[in-house]
Amino acid sequence: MGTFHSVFAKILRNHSQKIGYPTNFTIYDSQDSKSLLKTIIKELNLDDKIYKPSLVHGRISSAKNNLISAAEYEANAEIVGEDRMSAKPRLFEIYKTYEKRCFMAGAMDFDDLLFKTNILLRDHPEVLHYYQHKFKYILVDEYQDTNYSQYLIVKKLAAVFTNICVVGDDAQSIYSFRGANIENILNFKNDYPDYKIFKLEQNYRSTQTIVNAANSVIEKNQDQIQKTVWTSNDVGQKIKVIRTLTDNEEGKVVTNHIYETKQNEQANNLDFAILYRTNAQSRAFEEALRKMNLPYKIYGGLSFYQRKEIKDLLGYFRLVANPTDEEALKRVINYPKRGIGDSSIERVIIAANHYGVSLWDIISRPRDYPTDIPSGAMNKISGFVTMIESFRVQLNKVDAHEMAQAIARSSGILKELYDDKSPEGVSRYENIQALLAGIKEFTENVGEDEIGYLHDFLSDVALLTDADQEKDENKDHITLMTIHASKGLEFPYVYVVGLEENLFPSQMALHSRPELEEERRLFYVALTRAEKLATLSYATSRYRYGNIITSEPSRFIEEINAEFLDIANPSRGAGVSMNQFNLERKIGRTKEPLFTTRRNLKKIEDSDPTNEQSATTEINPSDLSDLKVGYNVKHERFGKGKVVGLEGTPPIKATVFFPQVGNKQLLLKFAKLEILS
DNA sequence: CTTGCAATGACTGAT
DNA sequence: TCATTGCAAG
Repeated sequence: MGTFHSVFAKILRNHSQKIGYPTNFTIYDSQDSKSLLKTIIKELNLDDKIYKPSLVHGRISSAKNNLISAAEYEANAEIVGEDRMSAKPRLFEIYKTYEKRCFMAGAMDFDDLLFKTNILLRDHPEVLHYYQHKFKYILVDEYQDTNYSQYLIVKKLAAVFTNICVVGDDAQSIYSFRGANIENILNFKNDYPDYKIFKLEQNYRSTQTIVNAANSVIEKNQDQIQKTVWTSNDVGQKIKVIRTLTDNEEGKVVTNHIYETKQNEQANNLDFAILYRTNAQSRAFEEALRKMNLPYKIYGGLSFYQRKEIKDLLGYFRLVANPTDEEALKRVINYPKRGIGDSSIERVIIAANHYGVSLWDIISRPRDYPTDIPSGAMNKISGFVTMIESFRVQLNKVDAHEMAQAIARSSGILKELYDDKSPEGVSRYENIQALLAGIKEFTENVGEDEIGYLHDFLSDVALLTDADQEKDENKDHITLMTIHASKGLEFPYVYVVGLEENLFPSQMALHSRPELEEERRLFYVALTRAEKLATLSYATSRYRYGNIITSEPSRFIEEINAEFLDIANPSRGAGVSMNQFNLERKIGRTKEPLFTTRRNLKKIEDSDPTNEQSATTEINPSDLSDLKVGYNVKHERFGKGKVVGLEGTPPIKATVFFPQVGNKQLLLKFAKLEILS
């Protein structure tokens, strides 16, 4: 039992040589992947403003999730055409180089764990045969969140016995951004014609109010499989809606509300969850909870294993276990500082590319691979190599904890952090100690007469999350997490916070119906986490990038059938009779009818305090109001371009194609476009 | 090669 | 706001 990634990482380790990888292959996390892509983009002399590493990564990731190799990517006219249209014609080169470099480094990224599993099962029938008979029965949970790559693995493994059961709910599909494909549920019928379907329409978790409210929201989606979810539970309380002026106030009000509910209902902290759209929202709630002395735990966010100091030490571990690991080498070769700077590392990379070997080969065998690295730097480098090699001698002799301590000490990391007496430095030092303690525990927990080696510990540390290393599980705390992380969980009292346009739904999702519908499903997931009481909150202004921005309530609040809502409003009092279009008025937010404000595109930020009211209306009406699709325009930064799309009447936003940079969405209010013809 | 300061840009989401 | 990058000086 495990996630796809962890199960197949283990299987890949058993057979890695068959596909040309070392047993000790490294798993690159997203940070590693992006960092490598950044280096490659620089090497190819491409502009990382156009070839943004995260964008490139997303593109490669979705290719892999659809089992498109770099060679197939290059040969695929449609894909290459798309890249050319978006002014990124050399993406396939980046993909090819990236694939090669990962292979040279003995590293797989997250997507490779599935991609290479498919290759292993495709090219090695004996391996496939073995696992087909090892796993006679297969159960896949949250099937709506599987992607094509995962789908194919399951299909292959189940091909002999066809003992397969999948559980999924299309209304809870919230991972399409990582390639999840709802089609997999539909394909199931074709792949296994003898299938039996069991509809689970009774909800045993939530009150009638919550179930019906959630239904009233999800029915706004066009893409859905029709079903009637119902419950025989109590009607329960109405869903509370809280409005506050600022994000900090939101934290306080929600915390107070939790405090009171705890008193009134004799509830535990564990009965409460605060759910938000983005990790960055946790801060206001942390502060408020700490002031009220309410224990809480934040899941996700910068997890333990993603912190810099932890990644640094793990970088040493990785390098010792697998010296060809390029990202690990780059991370630690000059940390702590030992006088090996960027230019020296660059020379190493150039030499490695020139000889077609790993970075480690260059620095560990300078005689075989002469370089132009100055002798001073080379001396420092060989000192580093000697240190790593001395660790490697020990690798299979002593256990993980002994090894880890030796590395932490001799590398200088421990001293470096110990000397830093700032609060952050102290906390980093403690984190390192916590990691070492965790490794100690690991070595003590392997079976008798066995030794837990460092590479055993390392083998799937990249796949660990906070939830895995849960130690104080029995402690009574309030739970803070993103909605994504909350899927599958349940709490008596749930607070869904930050229900504001541009935040939830995210501004990234406003441009297309499928994306907006995924946000709506996310909201559906959030609501249905609640057993007894769901509370929604939003703030009319919040800090973003250090500026205060104004925000308006999320459309999702209105989409709940008004009979299920209890809108806390000091001025008007809660009313049942008002229909949902009156919500804005009920809340007392605006004098204007809803639909006209909705049509005005939201300003992304409005930092000019003198100008708050007029900002939405003062669209330069004179020259740009008659802008039409097809016009040639000029932008001060992007140069000449052609208008390919417009939104609003009069136009507020334009999509403009610039030959240099591709399509850009511009707010006319800011863009200062000049009409050429 | 490192350091310090100014400028810049990022906040979806997670294996 | 916070972390990273670019640039000039030491």
